[in-house]
Amino acid sequence: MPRTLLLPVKVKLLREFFRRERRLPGYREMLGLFGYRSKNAVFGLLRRLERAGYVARNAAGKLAPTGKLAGTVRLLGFVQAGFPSPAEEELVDTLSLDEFLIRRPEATFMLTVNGDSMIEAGIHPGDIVLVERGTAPRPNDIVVAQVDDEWTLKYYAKDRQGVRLDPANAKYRSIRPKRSLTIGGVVRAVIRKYGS
Amino acid sequence: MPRTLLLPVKVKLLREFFRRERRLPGYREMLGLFGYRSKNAVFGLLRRLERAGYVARNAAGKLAPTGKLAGTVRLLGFVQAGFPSPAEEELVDTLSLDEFLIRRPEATFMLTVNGDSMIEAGIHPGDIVLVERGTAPRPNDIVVAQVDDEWTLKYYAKDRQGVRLDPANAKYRSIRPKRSLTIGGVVRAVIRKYGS
DNA sequence: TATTATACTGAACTTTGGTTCAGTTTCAAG
DNA sequence: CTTGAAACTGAACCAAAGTTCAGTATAATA
Repeated sequence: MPRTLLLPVKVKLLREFFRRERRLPGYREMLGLFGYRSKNAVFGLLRRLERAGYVARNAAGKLAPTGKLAGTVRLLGFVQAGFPSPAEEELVDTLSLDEFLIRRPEATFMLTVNGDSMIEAGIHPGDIVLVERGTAPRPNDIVVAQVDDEWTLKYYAKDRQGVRLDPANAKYRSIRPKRSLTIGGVVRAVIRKYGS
Repeated sequence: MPRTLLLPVKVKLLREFFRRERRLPGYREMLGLFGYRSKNAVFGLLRRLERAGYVARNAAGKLAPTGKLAGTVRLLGFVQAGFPSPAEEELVDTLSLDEFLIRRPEATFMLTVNGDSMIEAGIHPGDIVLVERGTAPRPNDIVVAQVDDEWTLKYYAKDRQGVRLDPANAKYRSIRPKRSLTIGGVVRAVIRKYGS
């Protein structure tokens, strides 16, 4: 085996490239990126990356990065295990937050929360909720609902009398729709961003 | 101007393709995707997409999608404005959660929270925190810290006596490091995922 | 009505992608 | 030391990407 960069190092380089450019480098670019002088070396590397699950072919045989390569965040278990050292960082797989949090991209929206009606559920004003439209809410789901011309976040509940919307804040009361009830969507995730 | 698909419709098709394949379609694929018969039609479309900011060229002239195209979530203001109708959905720009939440991808990790020491700050057990390593914490930042061989989440504070770690839970007390203090990283975002 | 800008078709051409083949270097195992 | 597997170089080749040019169809504007 000729002295060469280890595969994890190459994966790291590819990850950085993909993050910068939002695409895989071409053959010519990989020659420079990995210090190869032959296109067949790139060809062989791609075969190894495919076996390792970093790139995959579609039905037509076209190569594309997988979530394992195109992801942004490193996965880690619980903190107790300690933080990974810089040396082993390249060995940790990555995950895309988009793919982790969103099932139906065409139906998912971001909203900024501006009330405190769900604060006891850990949803604060200024938080961002990912809302999925066109899905029937199930009991205990948090929904975006229009009541009396105002949109709010509430727990969705059902009992003998019908649909009930419950806040997660002792200051507010449960609501029962009189005439109409508009469900904007179901909250699939909450995001709070610190700083900037 | 010949009757043709509107640009937003084409953007939508491209978005769906990029989400599926994690790459832009090639010229041949775009011919089928948009119903063109000439490669030069694709060439012209790419010029228009570039002017509209959906794709961009790097220094070497290579085309790649921008965040506006490669994003996953639709942006929306406050709920009060109402939800967008299906017709106008294509006009709304998208955002990538990865790019929105992560500044330094190479130094950012995901951790699952398994204590309640920050529950009054809206960080519950089972939540996920995005931790950025290698950044000096500033007062009021939430940090992942190792105290007495145990890792926990705490507010980072400084006073006359030195560094202090404050919980956001009346059940626990502030901590002052005796010998050593290890800061694993600064919490940049909190994520809570519902269902599955 | 003529004019002009835009979006296309179709063809030609150069560059790069993608693959195959023959041979070379390096290391580890027998 | 020999053998063999793995990673490479270098060359050849076809398909696809990417660009350019000449010309056509459509719709808004003067």
